[in-house]
Amino acid sequence: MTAQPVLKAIDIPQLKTVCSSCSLRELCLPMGLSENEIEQLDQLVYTRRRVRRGENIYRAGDPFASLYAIRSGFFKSNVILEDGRDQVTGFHMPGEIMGLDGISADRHACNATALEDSEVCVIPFARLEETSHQVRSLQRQFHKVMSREIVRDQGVMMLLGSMRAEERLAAFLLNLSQRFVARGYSPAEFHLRMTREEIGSYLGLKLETVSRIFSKFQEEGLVSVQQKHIRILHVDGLRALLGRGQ
Amino acid sequence: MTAQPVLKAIDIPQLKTVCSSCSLRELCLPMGLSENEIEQLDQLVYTRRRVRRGENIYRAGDPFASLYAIRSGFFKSNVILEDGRDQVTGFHMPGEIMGLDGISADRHACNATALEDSEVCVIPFARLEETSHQVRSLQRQFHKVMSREIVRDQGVMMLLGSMRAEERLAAFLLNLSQRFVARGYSPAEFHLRMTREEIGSYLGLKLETVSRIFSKFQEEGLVSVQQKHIRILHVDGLRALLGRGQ
DNA sequence: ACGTGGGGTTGATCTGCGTCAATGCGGCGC
DNA sequence: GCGCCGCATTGACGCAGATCAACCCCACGT
Repeated sequence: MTAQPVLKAIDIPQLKTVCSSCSLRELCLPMGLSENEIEQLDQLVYTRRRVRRGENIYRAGDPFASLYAIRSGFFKSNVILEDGRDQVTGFHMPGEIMGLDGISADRHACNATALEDSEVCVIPFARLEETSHQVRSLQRQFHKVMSREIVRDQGVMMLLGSMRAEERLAAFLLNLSQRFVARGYSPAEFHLRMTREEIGSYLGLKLETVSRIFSKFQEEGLVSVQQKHIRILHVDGLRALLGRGQ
Repeated sequence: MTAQPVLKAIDIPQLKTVCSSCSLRELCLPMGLSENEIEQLDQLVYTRRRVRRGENIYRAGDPFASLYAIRSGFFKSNVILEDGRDQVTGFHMPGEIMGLDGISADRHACNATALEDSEVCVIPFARLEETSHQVRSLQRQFHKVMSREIVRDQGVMMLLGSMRAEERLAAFLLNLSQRFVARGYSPAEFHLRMTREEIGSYLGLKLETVSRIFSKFQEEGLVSVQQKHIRILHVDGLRALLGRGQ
């Protein structure tokens, strides 16, 4: 098992954040809030943390106190199983909220590991509940964020429960592409921040299978793959792979 | 595709409900609330609906208006895929809340189908948000309910992503057993409300595989299976099957 | 420039589960 | 009481993806 450095709060510079001037406000918690209301959010989301590649924002079992909105960078959620394997349960990009799993038992249920140097906004949960008690639209938005997480997870369950390997990888690429687009990046060309093994863990496949299918997609002219650099050449071809669920 | 009768609101008798006298209040939304606070819940959860086996409380695409707490009976969440297959995403028993997936897009994302004649309490969501805006502990409890759903889904993702067929079925039986215990039923002996095909769909297996593994478990003396009647004979044996995830 | 190591690719083989097919069983309607 | 139908069981066979193993490539440190 590789060393898993713990985040040292002391080492991390505390930076001033403001949602009202954040370029991600249309994706993140402020979505749909008025200027006024966003300013109330600014009152509670007042710190930002840098996290370096390989570090965890929180780990399974840690007491739960805050949610984290990704400001820049890329994360995986994962659990270390008894046998030492690292089971990946999700990938997260800027504008997404991590830590929702911790609310139920006041402890985090998984780790949140940075896949590249990143920055997160710290959202103290008690204060979020307090503020959303006052700001109705924030309450509503927060509920939507949680519900979206539930829907997303159920989508993954369906993927794992009913798709074959090729379909899973196609769905994965299309999903990443969509999320990049929503953030103003190219839908067709991006860098994978995770290894083949992490993709495989997330998709319920072995790394060799992931690699083989990338090669197959490449042969078929659907994508161009060079290590972690991906270019989607034929979106509709990938989409066509879904639909017909064996 | 089998006929899927739609719930006719008119046909369903509207019964008076009260959380304060409900035997499930320690599992359901009222958990952790004071007598006073539960009485406020009573104000909003005022109707109950009977649903007969095979009927849906809601279907994917239906506009979202209410959550549903199961008062008695048994449900599955499911999605009908384009090719007509019925993909099961969850099983639900008394005290559990259904419909959380609908919040994110104001439309339900799946069907909720009764696997036996059942009763649910209707929780109008707008009023729940309103009341939880006033009753702090209700807000907190509701957030916990949503978070628990997220954690549960991630558990299923891990099951689907990393376990072999036997492990999945063992985990499934142990999970059912636990949930029955929490409701005061026997941990060891219960009736499955769902078919082998529905179990298989949920666990990402084919019905024949489910059946074979039931037989294998029986040969090994772990459980006794007679059609839908299950008796767990050797809990630790089932538990031992987990742990060592290939 | 060179060596090292972690990730990635590719091939050969194995196997768990899916697929197809036949048979059994039990509950329900007539 | 009888026959039907949906569900469950069991067997034979095939294949997708896992496993094992060799090799490659590139980034990085010295």
